[in-house]
Formats: sequence, structure tokens, C-alpha cells
Amino acid sequence: MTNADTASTRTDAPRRSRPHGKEPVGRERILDAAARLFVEQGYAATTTRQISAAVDIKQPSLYYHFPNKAAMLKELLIETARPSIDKARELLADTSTDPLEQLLALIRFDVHLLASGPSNIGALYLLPETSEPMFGTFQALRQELVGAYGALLRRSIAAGRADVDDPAATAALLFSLVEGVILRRADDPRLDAETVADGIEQATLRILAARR
Amino acid sequence: MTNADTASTRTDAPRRSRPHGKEPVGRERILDAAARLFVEQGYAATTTRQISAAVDIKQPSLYYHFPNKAAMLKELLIETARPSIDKARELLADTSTDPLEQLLALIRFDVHLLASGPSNIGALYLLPETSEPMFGTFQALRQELVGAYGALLRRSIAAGRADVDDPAATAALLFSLVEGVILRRADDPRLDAETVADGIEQATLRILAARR
DNA sequence: ATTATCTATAGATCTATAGATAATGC
DNA sequence: ATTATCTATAGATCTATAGATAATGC
Repeated sequence: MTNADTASTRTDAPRRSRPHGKEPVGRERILDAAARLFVEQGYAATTTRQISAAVDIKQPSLYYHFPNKAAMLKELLIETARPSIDKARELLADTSTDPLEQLLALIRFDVHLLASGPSNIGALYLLPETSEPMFGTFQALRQELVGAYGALLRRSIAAGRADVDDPAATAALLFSLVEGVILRRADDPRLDAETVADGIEQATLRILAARR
Repeated sequence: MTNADTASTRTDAPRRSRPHGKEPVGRERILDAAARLFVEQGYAATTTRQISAAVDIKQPSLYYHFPNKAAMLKELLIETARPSIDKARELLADTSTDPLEQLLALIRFDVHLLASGPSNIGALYLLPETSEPMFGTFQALRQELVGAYGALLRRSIAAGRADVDDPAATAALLFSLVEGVILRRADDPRLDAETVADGIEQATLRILAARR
């Protein structure tokens, strides 16, 4: 990661070998292809051969980049959840801002993440395989995110910015409202992220009996 | 299906043969076992051998009851969606009742369906395989249900019982709020159906700026 | 005769490993 | 020497069909 002393040419791309006259495929392109296929067909129904064909290499060549198929899904799950987690931690650390606005910001951030990008990447979260112990790191991150919704909601209530009966249940409900974007996008792939975010923000304000 | 003239004994169970001294397994028990496995492991990851073992028969014996594995999922999807569809049609046909109360009744009905029962049966809806053309009948039923949410919401607005900007988007949002129960139940298997239904009803009333 | 099962198995995969090899960078 | 690929293949499935057979109901 420390390539400060390699900044010699115009490009800062890592210098790698290029066998057979082509650029090496690299983990990223493989993960992109795997993500698309996992989302469309599911994890178990996607074969390593399909993934390799999508990036134009032979099936066993995948194993140079990943120890096994599950490692691809694991990396995808964690990398997809990472931005939300980072955002949540950042917001939680800042106690000088209106917590209701922070909660709304986190919700908008997550909605954009789920409603943007070429494929419905959030659908990875819905794969039945994600509940297997091997993906525990991802599950923990997702629970941390639910926890952040709860914490920001409790702070909002304490600040007199929101009024709900059961904060924990409401946090879970808001979270499922956000993740529901995955389902809505599956039903209608042309959903506009901004429009959906507006609608969910509006609904959130009403659910919390809040106004800005 | 016409067994009116077979009502001779105390039991009205269909008379079937019982090979090997045991009761025949029957489609229902096979479907129950398949549902549980599909929900836990996913469709593709569940083998016909696992299903047959769960009902204590050999793998090829399944093919006496079903032409193939997909037929099991197809029947499960349609049968699981059926009660909601029936309820929705019944409500839509009755134009003499307050549409807001009808919408709330449909929502409660669906929440109970998704939050009750021993296994998270609604998780079948989230399987990536459901989007394949072979399950088009199920997809159509599910869209009919979304349509019913929209119709009842528009009637509620027309009756001055609800106030929202974008009825179609709000209907989709409410629907995803209800289906979100599947995700919440996956996170916390001990969820109480009645409590969840109360919370979602409360949230719905606020989202619609309605009161009873 | 019908129902519901069984055994045996064909044929088609699928994941992952072993070992060879070509291009690259030092 | 290292990187990133390839070919060949082992070993383990997995779905579905064919054909036999035992229990049942008429």
C-alpha cells in the first residue's frame, strides 16, 4: 500500500507482470464479475467456470487470486458493507451535530449505496449463504450498522428531536426500510436513487414524528 | 378432487396405499422439508438427497411426487403467496369499507403470514432463483399484491383518509416495509408477530399522515 | 391394478490441486 | 525470480431415469 517511493512514471497503477501480452486480470475485475453473477443467479448456482469466463481466463486460474469460491463472496460482502460502516462510525464519533440530521444522513448514505451502481450489489446481503459462520465478519459489521441506527435514534429522542415508543424496534424497522431498497430495485431496476432517498427520508421523518 | 361419494368412514383423509407398512410420505411433508432447507441453505445449495433424507425416503423416490426439483420451489412459492392474494382480492372487491382500514388489515395479514410459522417461509421470496422465468406465475402474483397495496392506498387518498405525495412510490415503500419483516426475522428469530404488526401499523399510519 | 417405494446407474457437472510455462522486472 | 496464466485431471457430487418390487384396495 505504501507506493510513495514508486511515483516515477505518469501512472500510479501498481507495476505487475503482464503474461501473454495482456494486462493481468486482477482481483478487482474478478470480484466485479463474481458480484454480478452472484446477484443474478445466487452464490451456489454460480460456477467458478462462469466467473472465469466472464473475465476471459480459465477456471483454475481463479485460484491464483483466491483460495476458494467462498473467499470471493466474503470479500465482496465486507467490501460492500465497508462504506456504510465507516460512515456510521464517523457520525457516531461526532457528538456536536444534531443526531436526527445524522440519522437522516446515514439513511441517505445507505440508500444511495444500495440504489446506485450498475448491479444491485446489495442483493448480496440477501443470499442465504451469508448466514453461514464463515461470513461472521460480515454479519458482525451488519449488526454494528443496525446498532448505529439505534444509537443515533436514541440520541435523537434524548435531544427531543424524535418521538417513538420503542426505539430498538423502530431502529430495526428503519433499517429494514432502507434494506427494502434492495427488494424494490429488484422489482424495478430503473429506480432513481435520489427519488428513493427522498421518499425514505420523508417516511422516516413521519415515523419519528419529527420535522426539521 | 370429488370425494363426496367416498364419505363412508369417520375419516375424510384420502385413501392411499401404505407400502412397507408405513404411511406414504405425501407431497405436503416433502414440501415442508424442502421449504425449511431452501430457507436455511438456499435452493441451489439444497440437494434432492437432503430433502429425501429429511422425510426418510431415498432420493429417487422424490420423483414419484414431483417431476423435478424446481417444481417443488414453484409450488412452495405459489402456495405461500396464495393467502395474501386471496385476502387482497377479497378486500378489493369490498368497496363499502373504509379503504384505509382495508389497507391496514392487508398489511397486518401479510405481516402475520411472514412473522409466524416455525420457519421463515417468506425467505423463499428472497431466493435469487425466484426471478427466473420458470417462476413467472409467482412473480405475477407478487406484483398483483403490490398493485393491491397501491389501489387501496389510492382509494384511501381519494376518501381523504391518507395524505402522501407519490402514491405509487409510497405503496412500494409500504410493501417493502412489510417484506422487511423477512429480514428482521432472519436477524432475530424470536420476533413476536403481534408486536411487529403493531409497530408496522403505527409506522404506516404516520407515513400516510392518517389517524383512525 | 395401483400406489409408493426401492436399487442401480448414466451422464453431467463442479471445485480444487498439481505441475508446466510464458511474459515480465530486476 | 516472480507473476499470472495454462493443461490435465482427481474426486466428489448431483439430478433424473429405468426397471424391479412390496403393500394395498378392488
